[in-house]
Amino acid sequence: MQDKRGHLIEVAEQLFGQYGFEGTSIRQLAKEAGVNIAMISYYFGSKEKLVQAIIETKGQRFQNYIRDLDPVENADPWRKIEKVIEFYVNMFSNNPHFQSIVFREVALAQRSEVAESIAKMVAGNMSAIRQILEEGIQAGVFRQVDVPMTVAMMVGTIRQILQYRRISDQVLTFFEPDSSEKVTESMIRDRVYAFLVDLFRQHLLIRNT
Amino acid sequence: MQDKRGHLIEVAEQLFGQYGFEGTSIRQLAKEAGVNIAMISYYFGSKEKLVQAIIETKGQRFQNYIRDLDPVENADPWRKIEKVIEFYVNMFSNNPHFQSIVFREVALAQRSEVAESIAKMVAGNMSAIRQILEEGIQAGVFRQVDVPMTVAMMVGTIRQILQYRRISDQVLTFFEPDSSEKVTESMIRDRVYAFLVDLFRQHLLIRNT
DNA sequence: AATTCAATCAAACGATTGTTTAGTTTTGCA
DNA sequence: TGCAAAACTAAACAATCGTTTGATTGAATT
Repeated sequence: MQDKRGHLIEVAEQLFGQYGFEGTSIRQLAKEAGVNIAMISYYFGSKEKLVQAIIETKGQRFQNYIRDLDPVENADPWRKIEKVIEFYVNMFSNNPHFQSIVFREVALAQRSEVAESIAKMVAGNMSAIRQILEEGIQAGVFRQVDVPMTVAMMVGTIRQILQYRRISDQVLTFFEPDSSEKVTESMIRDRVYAFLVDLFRQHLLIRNT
Repeated sequence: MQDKRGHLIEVAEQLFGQYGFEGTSIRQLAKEAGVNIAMISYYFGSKEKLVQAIIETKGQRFQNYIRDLDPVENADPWRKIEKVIEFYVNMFSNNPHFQSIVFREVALAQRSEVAESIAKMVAGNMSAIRQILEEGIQAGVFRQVDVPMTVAMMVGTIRQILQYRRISDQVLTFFEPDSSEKVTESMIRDRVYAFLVDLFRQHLLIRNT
């Protein structure tokens, strides 16, 4: 193994996401990653700074994406919104552990440096979406909606669906009460996307019929 | 102090909500509650069974409420929906610690008995809302929406707003970028309610203009 | 007054926590 | 080849973890 530090971040992301920060021990992590327990202190300084490293390393991936929508889909706010929804659905679906860590850290607000990194990351993405929305409003294509609430609605909906669907049969059958066939992740993903696009269309678009 | 068991549940709810299950020690809890550490095992058997007791004791409050909407606001689905939104906004706002515990337990899915209790509680409330929605659909007042997604959207939005607003200045200023005055809990509560009512109106109601 | 039983306590249980130490191995460069 | 720096290890560190023990208190019952 070459990149032991990177591998530790990878394994830690998975374990912290699955069992929580306090619920994961250094020894469990070291064993899972196949390294000596002293390596965590050696590479990161402390367990706390390891979370920090996860947030900062993995978080960068999501930082620049939304900004890149701007040149691609030029001057069509609605197309951009669709892309944003698609991006967030995929992001939450593909990085459940990372998302668990992020939102748990926000909720607990114990490790202040971590919370600071997250706040910066979130604020960046939020203001990008806000910009798209306000662009559409000023272009006369979108209604004058409550922008922060709209953003929170999108993220909150996706989180709620993807978090709950992993859980017990009772809630699972709630999603698919009649059909007995297995509900796959991609089915859920498509359904959330379709729902949100429909919701945003009615919430956002000015009807000119 | 008379009801030491009840008081322990009260304090444990606050601490588990604030610091998480693994992040709260028995000694910290005992100290905060002003009882001997042996009392937790004495009353509940174990730390794990204490969470179970919290969920079951506090959870009952929310079980029967929605069912009671039925006789009160008879035969007006939209009025019921407004009431449901109001109820959920208040519930999440007034019981942040309880909600933190519930959703963290769902996300971690470590303690299976706890998850089972929660699933039962959630399933009960969900099916009540589902019934209201389907009533409205069959009465021809509501559009034929994706019911589970709609419910998840409501809950997810409220959670997202109330959870994030407790956090750092950067996200707070996102909510109120221009005004410098303090954002109060009740302001947020009113704003989420107004947003959701507006959203549901467009999402749900069939326009007969 | 004697007995019973639940409530409460300080103290100790072994296990596990995150971190450090002191020593060894490996690596890359002169 | 020699040597310093980096990588890595087993072992120990003190602290804390959840739980149990055994003794003591208090109030109610016989």
